[in-house]
Amino acid sequence: MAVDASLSERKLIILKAIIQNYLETGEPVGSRTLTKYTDLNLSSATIRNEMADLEDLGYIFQPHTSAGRIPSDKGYRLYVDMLMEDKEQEITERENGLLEKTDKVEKVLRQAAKVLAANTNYATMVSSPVNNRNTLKFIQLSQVDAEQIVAVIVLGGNVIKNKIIEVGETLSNENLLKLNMLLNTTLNGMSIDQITLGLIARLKEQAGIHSKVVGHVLDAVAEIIHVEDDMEIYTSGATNIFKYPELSDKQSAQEIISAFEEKQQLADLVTETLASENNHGIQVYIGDETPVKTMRDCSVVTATYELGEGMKGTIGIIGPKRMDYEHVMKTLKTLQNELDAIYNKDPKE
Amino acid sequence: MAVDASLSERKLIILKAIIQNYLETGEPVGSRTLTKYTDLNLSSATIRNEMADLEDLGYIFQPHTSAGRIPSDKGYRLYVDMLMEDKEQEITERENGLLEKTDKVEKVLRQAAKVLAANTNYATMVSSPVNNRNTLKFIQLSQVDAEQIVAVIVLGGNVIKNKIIEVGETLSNENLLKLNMLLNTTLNGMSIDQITLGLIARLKEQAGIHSKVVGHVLDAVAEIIHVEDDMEIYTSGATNIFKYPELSDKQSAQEIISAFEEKQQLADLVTETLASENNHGIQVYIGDETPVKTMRDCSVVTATYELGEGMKGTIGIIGPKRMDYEHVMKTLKTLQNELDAIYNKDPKE
DNA sequence: TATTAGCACTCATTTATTTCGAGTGCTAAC
DNA sequence: GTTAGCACTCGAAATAAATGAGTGCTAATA
Repeated sequence: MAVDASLSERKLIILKAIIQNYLETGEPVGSRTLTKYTDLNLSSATIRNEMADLEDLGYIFQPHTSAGRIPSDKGYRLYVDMLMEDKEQEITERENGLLEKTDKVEKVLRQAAKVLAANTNYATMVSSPVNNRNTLKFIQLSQVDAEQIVAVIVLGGNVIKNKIIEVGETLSNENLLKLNMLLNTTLNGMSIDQITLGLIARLKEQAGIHSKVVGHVLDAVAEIIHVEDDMEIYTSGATNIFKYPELSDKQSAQEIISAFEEKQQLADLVTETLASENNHGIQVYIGDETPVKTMRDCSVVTATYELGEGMKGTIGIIGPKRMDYEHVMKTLKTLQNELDAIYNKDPKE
Repeated sequence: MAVDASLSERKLIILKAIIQNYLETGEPVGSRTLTKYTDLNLSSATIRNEMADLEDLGYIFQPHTSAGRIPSDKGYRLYVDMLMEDKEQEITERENGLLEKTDKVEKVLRQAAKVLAANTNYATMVSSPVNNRNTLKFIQLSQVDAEQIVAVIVLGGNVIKNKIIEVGETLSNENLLKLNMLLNTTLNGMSIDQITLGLIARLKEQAGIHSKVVGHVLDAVAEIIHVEDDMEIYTSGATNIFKYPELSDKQSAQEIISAFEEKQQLADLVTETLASENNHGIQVYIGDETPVKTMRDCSVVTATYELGEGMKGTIGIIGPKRMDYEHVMKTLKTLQNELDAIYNKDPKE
């Protein structure tokens, strides 16, 4: 992604100035403003010429004749990729240690979303880690009463799954014990995508289990392990979008907020993010680039965090295209590190 | 709550007409409209006189001079209490059987919220049942690895709680067994508000347990049992409020939707509802009557459902004051019955 | 006494008209 | 290559006028 050859040094400076100014004010920026805003001592007329060029190249455009210029998606892209300078530190002290360690992953994530929203003034989301090639740590069946068995499964990262299995008849204590033994000895430590239905079937055979009930229970267990629908998504600050006029007309607001309530779309976003990880785990989707159609008028910035044995989750913020990318990326990185750290991973970078 | 003596039969008819018309159109209704809308053959002038009286009595008011009349909160109240006629049936067939039984309570409730929203075009919420005087059905501690124990507790209604307890040292198998025995024999079948910290303390003594670790574990168990914060609230259709101009200016929309995202306020609402149950479990809060300040410009209608052994939850809808109370109450009743029925309770009424 | 026709008046809403100014593109001079 | 200067565009804001639904009151009517 080399910089367009037709972009002189000066054009870059001007483009950068336009974008920065626009990020600050939210108003189209005109040539006059730029003469003051930049160091290069040029008249507005000269700037105008340059701006005309930049417009031809597609980096900026006018919302209407006789208005100043606004960055296009392409302009933002260039900015994020090349022009933006990291503004280090500054928030770090305030932010470190905001998350308190607790065994309830859920709580930490909820809090993370909140912190993120409070720090950025955008809408945020945090997905619970998805047990991709997660390992099974412990499994146990217990008889609750005559007709119910509760299955408890602990995965790496201390994710706990459970389900009540209805059995027609009482399982003998002995059988239950055998089952538990069998399950733990064979499955323990395996990654859950190794535990296929086929494996279970073979297991049944090898163990010489013929009882219908037992078979049924085993099938149920296999099912529980694989149920993926427990990717939770925590959101916060969805209503922050009301702070940005370009997103807060009824139409847009409705759509975006719906997406935050239904969560399906956010889940898609997470999936996408996890699939195409790169760039230190930080991804920036500008406008049309986003995988979620509803957010065509927004920018979406996401990061991936890890907690324990290959479990990955996503944190992300959604805001107007003229968002403060530097601050957002910085904050995201900080939080990402904190999440990684809270469950003892090496911080990135 | 006897009807105001100064309200003649005719005034009631007119008031009812005003409200019904306003519910339909959302526009202030004038005297002219009413001459057509009602049976009584009166001129607009006469109606105007009556309207003036109704306004003096506080049942209606004008948003501004030279506009028609709008029902006041007091007006709505009278309407809901006395004027409204039940429009039976109609939706019932469509709605019955919308919920499919599954062991995941969570799924049913999520779905309930959705169904409700789809059927009413208002914002809806469903709270997970709160284990009030719920009983403990089963409890079990299992050693996950050297330093972790997982505690699983099944309550009546098959609510499962669990938590990982970190112990500094390994607990002997024997001890664990003893503990499980102890817990199950003593606590099983007890209602959870009987299980006080004091009880646990006495239990420790009686059992002659002196090990620090075991004590620690027991305390943790007591804590888990009592943690109440797992009242989940599922919402749907929050963005429906955009359909009602009187609620969809930025200010209001922002507030209401925030309440739906944060959920704390909804939780308060649930608590309140559960506390003051009456009226077949259906409650109508009009405007200022609502316990949640954010919804002063809305009406809130809630119902209580029961599922299993005294567990109660709340379903509710939030909409503009000019909501279709009849339809809403009917739908709520239907869903309430379905929820009751799905876990085998007798339908109300 | 209750009802009604009639009329003057009010006021939100809509539409049209004007003014204002930020910003542009272009040309000609430096 | 840069700049001063100027005519032009067009959104936004302000102002004005037109519309019309609805009212309250008074005087006539049944």
